[in-house]
Amino acid sequence: MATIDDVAKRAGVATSTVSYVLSGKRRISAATRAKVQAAVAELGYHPHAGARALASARTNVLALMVPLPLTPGTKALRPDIDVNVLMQFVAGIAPRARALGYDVLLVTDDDPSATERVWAGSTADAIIAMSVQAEDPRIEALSRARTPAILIGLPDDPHGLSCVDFDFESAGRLAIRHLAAHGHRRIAMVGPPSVTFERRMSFAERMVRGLSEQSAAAGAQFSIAPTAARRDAVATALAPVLDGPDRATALVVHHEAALPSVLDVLRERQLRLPQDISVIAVCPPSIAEQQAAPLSSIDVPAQSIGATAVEMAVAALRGEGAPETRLVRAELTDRASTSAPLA
Amino acid sequence: MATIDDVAKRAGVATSTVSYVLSGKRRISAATRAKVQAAVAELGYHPHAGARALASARTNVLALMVPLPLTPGTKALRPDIDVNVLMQFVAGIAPRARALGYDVLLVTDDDPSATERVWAGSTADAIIAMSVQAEDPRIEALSRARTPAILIGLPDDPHGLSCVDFDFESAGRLAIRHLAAHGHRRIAMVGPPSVTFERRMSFAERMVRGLSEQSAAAGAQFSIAPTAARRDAVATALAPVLDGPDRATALVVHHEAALPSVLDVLRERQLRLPQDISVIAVCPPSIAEQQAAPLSSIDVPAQSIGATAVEMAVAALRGEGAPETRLVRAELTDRASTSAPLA
DNA sequence: TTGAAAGCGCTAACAT
DNA sequence: ATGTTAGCGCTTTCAA
Repeated sequence: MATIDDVAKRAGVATSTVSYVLSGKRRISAATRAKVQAAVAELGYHPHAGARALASARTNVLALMVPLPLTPGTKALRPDIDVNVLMQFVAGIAPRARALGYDVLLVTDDDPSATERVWAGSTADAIIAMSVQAEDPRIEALSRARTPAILIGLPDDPHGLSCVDFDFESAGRLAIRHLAAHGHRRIAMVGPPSVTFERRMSFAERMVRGLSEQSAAAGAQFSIAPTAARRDAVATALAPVLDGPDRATALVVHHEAALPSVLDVLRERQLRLPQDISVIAVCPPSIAEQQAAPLSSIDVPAQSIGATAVEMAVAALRGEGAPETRLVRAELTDRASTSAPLA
Repeated sequence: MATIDDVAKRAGVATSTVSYVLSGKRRISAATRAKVQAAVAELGYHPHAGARALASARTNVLALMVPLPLTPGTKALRPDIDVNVLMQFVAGIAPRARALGYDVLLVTDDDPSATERVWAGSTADAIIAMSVQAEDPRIEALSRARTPAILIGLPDDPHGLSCVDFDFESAGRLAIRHLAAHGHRRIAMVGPPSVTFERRMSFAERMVRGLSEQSAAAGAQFSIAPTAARRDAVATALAPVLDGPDRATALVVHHEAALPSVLDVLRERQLRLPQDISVIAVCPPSIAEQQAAPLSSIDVPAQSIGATAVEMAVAALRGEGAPETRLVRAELTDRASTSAPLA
């Protein structure tokens, strides 16, 4: 492989000149720059990432800590994690990182020590952590890091770290306000399985808080149906909510993987949307679009949140901006799966 | 940060001794090893990844090239790519890589030049490319690379590179054999949208080949219904297949994102599974399990294929094994969504 | 506007 | 069984 010295020799300039042409950190005459660029092109030169990292103390890598739902060969199962949703964030993160000159390192160890491995080994310039829990053991480790860290999620105590996330609490309030305005007084959330709450996943808690507080304010009865995604589990979880005279007249579904099953169960029960029951989905737009019926939804702009996380990380690396928490406000798109209740 | 020299000083040994203790490339007495390990622990030492890469010419990083379906700010839309399926592979790749001592670099540029950036810059030791097309511009670039490359998929010409994938062709044959044995003579595939075929995605072509050749052999009539995942698109695509006296009596669905819509359309048409119509899904098991109905399926073992890709990459790095193509044989799990046709 | 040279932290000969 | 040391390829002072 060609080295920077090869380029320098070929262009007839000093090594440092090549470096400066490449980094733009020095004014270089047009003539010299042209010679260097020609040599670079002719040799197909690409700087050695490791050498650059060693000399400059910068890797141009962003570490992305993403727990996976099932990690083969490990005891750590995380059925509380939805890959499909995670990927929506990644789809926002990776391209933005690239655009800003960073590569993305995927770290799937669900383990505070992985954090240390990454920053202490100068493996990445900054860390973005996903699937944050209200009390997340990784946060303390990240707050120690020499490296900026951004959390996607909102823990009880961010330990001074920056956070970005969707404002699930306001989303919950918004959903209830919308339904209450239509006259609904018995509302249920179809939510992730109880393990998600046991893990104290940040998004789930905030959603419930928004829903229940606003329900109280609106004088509406509110209940939660946590469930796995499988069709039979959903049917079972929905039974208490949909049976009896006090059955819910509206559902807020905050469980993207369960959406197909929910719609199927409703259909089987001959409940038409929105005449017989109102439904609001809370999920990334691309997931809402894949459903069997058009759904009124509160879009979780996962991609743009991911991109924002990258921007915050890069800003921190530039020494710009203090630690902050950014919550993206919720908006509701009415797609006719909500209306006034029958009774 | 502590350096290897700090550790050496603290342990009272030479720098190289520390290096050898860490790498295990030399016999070290138990006493010395203990001293070094103590010093490492006390200082919280982690080797500098860049320095190590520079000195050893190895990064311990695997690059994963994954085109994303929509890359914000780019013209390159790839609606032919299903993130959910991609992630199943990643879920197999990342943990296996970690177990073998590698980190995973996510490269989402859908661009042959990204390939060069990665290997020419000594950014990764090996490259795994996903979403391979029959004629993929990345392959030629990869075959030039100084770095081993593994393709997940099977192009027309692998240019000497190793490939791993599910044997979609045998999956197609298996599906038809199963259905034909039940007496079906009119079978349709519900497949990815036509853009997927225009892209000549490797998996789609092989699937169709298996299905159509075996249909011919079995004397069955075979048709293809390519469709987007959205409910209305699926309904439209299924119409010609399900209407009329010559309608298909069995469907092979090879389009994971469309599965919910397909099941919904069938239900709306009052077609019961399996009495009125047989259905076989071809998808990763975790996706089959999320559907509204239990489906007979041919499981695409995406995770294990991902893990295999990693193992092949690492083997290549060790100089073991020649380039090869590994196709994982298909098996069918009968979950009672198939039976004999009515007529 | 450009050059020369001293490291960055590690590995792997080459010694002993 | 351990120590010494010359690079690996780059960035960045310090000089000119």
